[in-house]
Amino acid sequence: MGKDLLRLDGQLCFAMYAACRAMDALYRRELAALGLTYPQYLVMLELWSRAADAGPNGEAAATVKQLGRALRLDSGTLSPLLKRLEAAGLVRRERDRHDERSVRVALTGQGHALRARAERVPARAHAASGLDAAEAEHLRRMLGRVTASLDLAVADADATTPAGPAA
Amino acid sequence: MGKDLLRLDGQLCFAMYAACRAMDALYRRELAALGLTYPQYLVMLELWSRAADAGPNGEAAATVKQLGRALRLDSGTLSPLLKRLEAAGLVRRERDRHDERSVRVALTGQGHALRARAERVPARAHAASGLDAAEAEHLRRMLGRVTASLDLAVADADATTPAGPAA
DNA sequence: CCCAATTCGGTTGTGCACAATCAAACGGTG
DNA sequence: CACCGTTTGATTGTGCACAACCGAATTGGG
Repeated sequence: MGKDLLRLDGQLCFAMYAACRAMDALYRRELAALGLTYPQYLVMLELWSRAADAGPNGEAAATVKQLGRALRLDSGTLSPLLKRLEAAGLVRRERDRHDERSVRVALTGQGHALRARAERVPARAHAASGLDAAEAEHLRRMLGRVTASLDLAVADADATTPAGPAA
Repeated sequence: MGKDLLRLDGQLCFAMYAACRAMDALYRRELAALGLTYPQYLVMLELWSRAADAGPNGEAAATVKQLGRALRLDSGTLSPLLKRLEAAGLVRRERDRHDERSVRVALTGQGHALRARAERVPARAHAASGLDAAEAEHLRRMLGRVTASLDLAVADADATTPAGPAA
């Protein structure tokens, strides 16, 4: 009894975990030519989106805080990642003049230029997934629901036990 | 043009990535009481399954290679992880007598005992996901299909370009 | 028997990811 | 103006995850 409850292959969490690593392996291949890791690619994606929104003359800059909210990553992860992107010449980082605590991240010319080569990546990834457009969208929505639900559960637990009693 | 193609929020890969991290955050909470990280929990899950299959007298041992296949992890990840589990007193590691290259990993008494407390974790995680049983199973199957498809795509690419030309 | 290739586990180096902690800067209050 | 609490980014420490490489042991061919 309980023999099947703890079975590895039947668990949703393991299916998600394995899918994530398979996806990471694929993107590792696709992004190697661009010199980007997957989280770096996500940061560039967000900056390219902002540049498109800002129009041809816009600045396409974001604070580390804003990037963290969009990507759901904290500064401890983003700070070294952004330094590597800066070292690669893809972004500039400079303190905000009006608020010296904030660091504004902006695309360089090279960063803008890389976008053209990155355009093809989503299509190749989509093809590798083996899903049609409707299935992919369905899966995306399901994952979005699960993420929201899990975030809520963790937030509730945090509210109940601010620092770690584990009854 | 192309403005939406690279949009962060519309990408399946990002939905998966975010869902994985949300799941990890939840399990971090649930497993903290057991003194396990999520990948460590997966290893224990596999060993508990093998113990159940082996019956009351079985040895419930697996080589690092076998664990790697079940969890889709390589030895470079598993070796230090298993050392930490050994340091925690949950597993023993010893060379196979017949093949000195292999290391066999077996549960200790403490490792077996932990199972009772771990039984509750999947139910709590399932509740937090906000899905009913049918939805969870559906999602699990979809992720399995995607994983298989992605694995195939990466393997094909490996076969075509054994070591990294990026044309 | 000896050599070459293969199969193992381990080690090293890079890069996320997060918790905990810190210092700087800002904002409001007295 | 001086003080306090908050916000923000950085730093530190732990733990995955994988690629690349290493050395030992096994296996197969000559």
